[in-house]
Amino acid sequence: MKIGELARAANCGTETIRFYEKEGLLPEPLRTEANYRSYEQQHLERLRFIRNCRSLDMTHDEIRSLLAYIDRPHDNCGPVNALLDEHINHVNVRLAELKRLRDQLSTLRRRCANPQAVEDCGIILGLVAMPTREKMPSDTHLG
Amino acid sequence: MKIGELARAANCGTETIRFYEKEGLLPEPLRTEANYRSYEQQHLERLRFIRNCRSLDMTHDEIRSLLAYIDRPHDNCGPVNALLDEHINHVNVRLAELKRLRDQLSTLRRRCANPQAVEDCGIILGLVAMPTREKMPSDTHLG
DNA sequence: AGAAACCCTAAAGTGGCTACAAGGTCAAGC
DNA sequence: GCTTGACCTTGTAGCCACTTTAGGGTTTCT
Repeated sequence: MKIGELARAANCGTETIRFYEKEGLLPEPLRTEANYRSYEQQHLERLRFIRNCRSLDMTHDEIRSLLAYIDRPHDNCGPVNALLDEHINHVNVRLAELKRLRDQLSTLRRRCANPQAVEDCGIILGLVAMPTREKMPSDTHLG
Repeated sequence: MKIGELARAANCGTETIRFYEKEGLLPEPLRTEANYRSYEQQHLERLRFIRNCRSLDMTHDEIRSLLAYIDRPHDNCGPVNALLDEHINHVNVRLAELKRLRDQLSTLRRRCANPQAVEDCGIILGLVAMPTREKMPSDTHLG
């Protein structure tokens, strides 16, 4: 399988595949005489796994861990469960942040019912008068 | 006001201020004899505005637009309202994405009730068997 | 034979900072 | 007057997961 075929089979771009190789997520394949990458079925399975994890917004580090567990199939899967729990927690943290954000924005939006001069616009006035607090470092990689 | 005082007054770091200057969000202040930046009250107001917008997860481009409207205070604020509506939409799109994500992850998590061998782990098996679809470019900058 | 479609590497760009390196300035205390 | 430490300056590199661009080589179709 050449890189383009692999890309189509995994629904991603060829550049992404080369990037995963550089990142150490996908093992280097054999090369043809013309120096083209030549992939096996195993590569496709691994790449699909990676793309599935990415579609669940996992980081490369998280995926690297999961791949390492897969390569030790007789080990206990406790750490896999823990990793997923932690990732779900990341998502929940970000969800809470975004809900709060939406409420703030809705409240702000209501401050200007009908268009007027910018200097009297409730939205602008609201943004000016907001208490300026420090952004706290949140414990999620999703946002 | 020196840059450190300004930073404390706006709850941000001095590097962030210099970065905003380079980005064209904050106008260049006068300099002291020792080449120190010397800020006025106006700078503080503008910086607070910027930080408030950032705490609402607006992009620099969105903030640049808002600042331009502020500098034309007699114009109609319709575009301001439109910008906020669009931003709220970004947030709602991302919220929907994340909710779907959480559901997927919870479903996946339930596939492994009690720890076992990695090769039999429902989570790993679920990740392997997932349909691998293309990531669609989502219309939000929050994630 | 020529064109289109594919492949290669390496480097730079994205956004919004943060961190570091290597220096210059200033106020306080001894 | 001299040191200590806190502050200021510029410039550069790093973060993340790609995407884009530049500049070439190979294969396949017509």
